[in-house]
Amino acid sequence: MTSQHKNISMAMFIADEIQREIERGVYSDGKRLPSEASMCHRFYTNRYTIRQAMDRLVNIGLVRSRKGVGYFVNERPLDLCYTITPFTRFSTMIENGGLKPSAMIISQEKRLPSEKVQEALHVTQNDEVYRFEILRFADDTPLAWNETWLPAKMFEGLPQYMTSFVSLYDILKKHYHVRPKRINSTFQAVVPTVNEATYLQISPSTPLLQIESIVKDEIAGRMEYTKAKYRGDLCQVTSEL
Amino acid sequence: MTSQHKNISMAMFIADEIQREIERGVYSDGKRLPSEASMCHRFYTNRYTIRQAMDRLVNIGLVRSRKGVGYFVNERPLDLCYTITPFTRFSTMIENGGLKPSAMIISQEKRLPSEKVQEALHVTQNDEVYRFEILRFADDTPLAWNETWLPAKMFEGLPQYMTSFVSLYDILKKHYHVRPKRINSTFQAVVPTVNEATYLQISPSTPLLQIESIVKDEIAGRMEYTKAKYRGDLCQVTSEL
DNA sequence: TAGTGGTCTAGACCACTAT
DNA sequence: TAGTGGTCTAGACCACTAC
Repeated sequence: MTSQHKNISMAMFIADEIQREIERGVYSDGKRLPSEASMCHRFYTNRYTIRQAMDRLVNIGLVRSRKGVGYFVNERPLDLCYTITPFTRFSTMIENGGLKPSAMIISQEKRLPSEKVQEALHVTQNDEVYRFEILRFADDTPLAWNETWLPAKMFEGLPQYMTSFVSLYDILKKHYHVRPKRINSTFQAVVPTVNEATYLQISPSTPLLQIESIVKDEIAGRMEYTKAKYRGDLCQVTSEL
Repeated sequence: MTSQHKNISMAMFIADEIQREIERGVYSDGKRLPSEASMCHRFYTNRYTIRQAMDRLVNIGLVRSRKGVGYFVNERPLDLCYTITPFTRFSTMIENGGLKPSAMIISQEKRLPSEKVQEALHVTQNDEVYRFEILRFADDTPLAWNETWLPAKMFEGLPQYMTSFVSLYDILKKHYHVRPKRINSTFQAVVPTVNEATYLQISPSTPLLQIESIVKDEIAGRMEYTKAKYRGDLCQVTSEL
């Protein structure tokens, strides 16, 4: 190993080397990289150093690892573009990309609202709200982690309809006759918690695009406060101004 | 150590534990955390595991390390909220937060446009464009990395005005009498390149909020295609719909 | 069953910082 | 000089996958 006289670690030198080889096409999309053991031999070093290098490639999203199998050049399973408007919703975004949307309820509860939720929904600290945690998929790829709050008074008995579903808004329209309209969205780049990373099946350094929205019904008023974290490597969101 | 029967590693459990303690204020902003050695004792484990945990906290930007000294809780120098509209621009966003905006030109060139730039600016492959790389600051904290393209024909001689500036749009208005209007923005969560991380003074896994915008002038037509990467830990952007 | 990556142990030497 | 984080070594056991 001639890791040349610069002020970088051998691990970072190896990471750069592998990255250049991937970019030169030595390993093509979806193909397996050499095992850690063989890279140890190739670079005359040990597993720790090799793993430091591979960790970097995994973190920047160039490579993914499969336990018991190996490292693979990352193919992007999806590349979704979503134009956000007052009336678009998650399921239509997925369908527009030619994929099948689905969702899974992770948790549901009726509780008193936090200060932030009070402000967003225009409710008092004594008005109960439903809180759902929902994992959303596109063609069976976990795409977003969604936390959503709705006033309990407005949607009495909602949990009984939430057993399995594709679109939350379809349920709300059907049983409560509301017409949901998004009034604003706030964007932020964040990293997942360990819990979210597990559900989304990503490394804990994959960036997420967090979108907080407030949704109202023309008659019933503010009806939903929702916070969704989308996999940043799989989608982008456009807002027309 | 009771790292409870979940399917997460001890390192990630420790990272969460330290993170919760920081959020509870056990270690306040800028204060030194316990040394790796003392954390080894506390969690009945060894340096490797502690370092895996601390690596995560450094990567998500919660903590920074100083060689030979220790780990410190990262002070968040800023917390900016920005409402994006057709006429807001970077400098006003900063000023609204009560801070002083500034900017530094990293590079400038006149070149032929890539396919993406052609499409965004409605120019052909033979129409030259100016490309600027700009580093933007709020109160001397590097906040965003900005790449921007403008049609050379529309802004002949622009580089001579770009020696030092606060607002690009002030220059364009003053010398070219345009009225810039943003027509859309695309949001994405990304990680910085090593180069960008260096300029922004962040770890290479800090998430960035990338905002691509197309800007037009009512008379002159499409006048700017701009891609800005904002430090995700320092700001959030709201779009009214 | 053999090979893979995920996690962990128990050391080592170094460069850097504070005193 | 003593303590810190940065890097590296050389092992170990495990869960998982492919054959």
